[in-house]
Amino acid sequence: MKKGYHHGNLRQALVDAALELIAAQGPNGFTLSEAAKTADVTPAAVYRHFAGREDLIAEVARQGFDIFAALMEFAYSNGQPSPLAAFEATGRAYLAFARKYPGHYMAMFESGLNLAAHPQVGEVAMRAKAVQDRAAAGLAAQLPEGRRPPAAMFSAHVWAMSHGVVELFMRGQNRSPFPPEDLLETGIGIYLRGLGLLSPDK
Amino acid sequence: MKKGYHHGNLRQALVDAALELIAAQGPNGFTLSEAAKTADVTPAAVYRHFAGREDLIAEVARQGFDIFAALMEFAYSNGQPSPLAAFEATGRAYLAFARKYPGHYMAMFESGLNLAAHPQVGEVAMRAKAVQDRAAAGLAAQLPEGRRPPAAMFSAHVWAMSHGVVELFMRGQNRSPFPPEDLLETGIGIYLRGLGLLSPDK
DNA sequence: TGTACATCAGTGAACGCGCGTTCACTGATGTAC
DNA sequence: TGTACATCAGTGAACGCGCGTTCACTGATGTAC
Repeated sequence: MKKGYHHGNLRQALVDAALELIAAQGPNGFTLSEAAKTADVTPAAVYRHFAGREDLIAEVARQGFDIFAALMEFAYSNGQPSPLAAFEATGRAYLAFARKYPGHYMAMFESGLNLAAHPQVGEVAMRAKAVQDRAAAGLAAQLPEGRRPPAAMFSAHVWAMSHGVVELFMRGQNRSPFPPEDLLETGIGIYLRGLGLLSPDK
Repeated sequence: MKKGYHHGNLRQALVDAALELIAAQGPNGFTLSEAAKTADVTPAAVYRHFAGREDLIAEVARQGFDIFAALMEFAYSNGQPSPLAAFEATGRAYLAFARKYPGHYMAMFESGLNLAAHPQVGEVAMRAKAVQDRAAAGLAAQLPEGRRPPAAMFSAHVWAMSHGVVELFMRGQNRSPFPPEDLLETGIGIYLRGLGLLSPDK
C-alpha cells in the first residue's frame, strides 16, 4: 500500500474500516466517527472523500457487488462444463461470498441502502443479478417447454433459499445440525430434482 | 380499551407505538423517545413499564412470536386433513404473518434481538418453531425410510426459502414478476415434488 | 356518605454522550522557475 | 539544485441534535375508616 499524500489511501482505508465495523456490529451499528477513528483520522477528514455517512456505505456496497459479480461470473464460467454444473457452482459461490465477505454482504443486503438513490451501485448490483438469471435460464432451457417454469421464478426461488440460509443459519442465532453449505446444497438438490433436472435416485 | 389509572394501558400502548414505528422505519429506526411521543407520554414514563429500550423491543418480539405460534398451530391443525395439506398451510401462514404483522416480524427476525438474553421470548419462539418441525416431521414420515431426509433439514430448507422470499421480495427493493405468495407456493411445490411428496405431473 | 391517607403512574427538568456535519486553519507535498 | 509558491488532505474546535436514562416531584386514583 503506497503512502501517497498525507495518509495515502484514506478513501480505501475508510472503506476497510467500515467493513470491519459492519462485520463486527452489524450494518446499523457502524458510525462514520468510529470508522474515522479506526482509520486513525478525524471524522472531518472523511468528507474529503465521501459526501457523508450514507455515501460511505454505498461505496462499501458497490465494492461488494463488484466482488460478488466477479465471483458469480467465475463460478458460472459461461455455463461450462454443463448448465447444471455451472448453476450449482453459482449457488456455492453465493454462500462462499457471504461467508468470506460478511461486511460487504451486510452492506449490500442488510443495510437498507436505497439502490435507486445510488445508481452506480444499482448498476453493479444488476450485473451480479444478471449472472444468476443467466445461470437459471441456461438450466431451464434443458427442460421440455411445457414443464419449464419461467427462468425469473426459478432464479427467485434459488436466491430466496440462498439468502434465507445465510440470514437464518449463518448470521442468525438459529442452530441447525447441518452446516449452511450443506443445507443449501441439499436444498437446491431437492429443488432441482423437483424440476426434473436431477435424477430422482441421486 | 378501558382507561384505568392515569393513561390506562400505557404498557400496551407503548408496544403498539413501537410496532407502528418499527413497521414504518425498520427495527433500528425506532427509538424509545419516539415511541413515548407516539403514545403521548414523556420518555421517562416508559420506565414504569419496561426496563429500557431493549426490554420494550423484546416484548414486541414476544407478542409477535405468540401470535405467530398461534397462527402456525391453527394452520397446522394437528396435521389435518393430511400431513401434506397441513404442511402447505403452515407455509402460507408464514407469509401471511409476515405480511399482516410487519412490525412484529421485523422485531422478531431483523432486530438482532438476543434471544438468549430474553429467555421468555426464546421460549415462545421455540414453541412456534416446534410447530414447523412437527409439520415437517409429519410429512417426512410419509416417505419410505431410505429416502427420507432428516426432518430438521427439511424444515430448515422450507424456513430458509420462506424467510428469503419475505426479506427479498416482500420487504426489499427487489422486484419479481410474481407476488411473494405465488413465489413461495410454487417454490415449495417444486421442492416437495423433489422429495417425491407431490406427483411429478401436478 | 364523607374525609384522610396511601399509592404509584406519569411529569418535567436535567444529565452526559456520541452522533453527523461545518468551518477556518495548517502544514506536508508537488510544481514552476 | 534551490527557492517561492500553489495545492489540498487532514486538523481541531465547535455546532445543534436526539438519544437513553435518572430523579425528585405531583396529582389523580383507590382504599380505610
